[in-house]
Amino acid sequence: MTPARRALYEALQTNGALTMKQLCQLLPCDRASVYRTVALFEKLGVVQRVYTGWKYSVELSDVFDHHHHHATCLQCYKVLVLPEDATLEAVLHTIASKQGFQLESHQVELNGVCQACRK
Amino acid sequence: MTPARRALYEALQTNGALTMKQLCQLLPCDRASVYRTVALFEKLGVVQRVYTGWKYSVELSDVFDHHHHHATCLQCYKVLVLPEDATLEAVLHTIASKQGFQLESHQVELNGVCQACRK
DNA sequence: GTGTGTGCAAATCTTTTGCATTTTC
DNA sequence: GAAAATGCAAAAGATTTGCACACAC
Repeated sequence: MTPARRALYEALQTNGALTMKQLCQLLPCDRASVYRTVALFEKLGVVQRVYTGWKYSVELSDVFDHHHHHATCLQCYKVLVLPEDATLEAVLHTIASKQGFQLESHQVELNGVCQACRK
Repeated sequence: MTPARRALYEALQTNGALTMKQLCQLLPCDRASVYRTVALFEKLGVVQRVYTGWKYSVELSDVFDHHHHHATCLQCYKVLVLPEDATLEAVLHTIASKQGFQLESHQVELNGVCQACRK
């Protein structure tokens, strides 16, 4: 554990999902270190990439944060965090096992219009 | 409709999801045209980006192909195409409407070990 | 001829790497 | 002090843009 890694972890804990650009701006360390640390954390299962809309972001993985999914508003581009849903998880497992696929992880991204923008 | 656009469409129809790199290699036209055509097609809703595993690929959207999801094997990196599942679609709509979110589209990506690699 | 599409080259942005220096244990 | 981490600068990739030329109507 080094200061740069702690800073990355805390930035994600505070802000949720962040893009590489945001991370590089937020953190006091070099771009290269950000990339290296994210790669390390990803290998260790501390963080994961999520693809909300266009580009990807990095966020803490389920071990360090609650398992969840995202809903991106196509009008205001806000990202809504969805609570875990047991039914959804069950359905995904059923779908996977029908194909003989052993499910390890999954990502679900919704796109649409949020409550505020619908008015 | 121009030859370059038709070529992109046909390449996707034949091969399913392809990365930008693959597209640039497969198609007889310039990188720039590939990017421009993909951008255009995406705006028109002809193609969509999907994030199988690591980087993104481009594939025909649901209007031009059947709606489906992917399961990526973490061992052999093969991508399995999953058939549409009415239960899953229903659950996603339920989750969205609970948040007052009007669902337009969604992506589901599964990761795990395929049948062949499990043996 | 006018408007649009394309290739080519250059510019920009993103990500990775090598190396000298600093930090951690 | 040895191993690992960092900053910096350079390299490698990916994506975008400007411009002149070709093509369709």
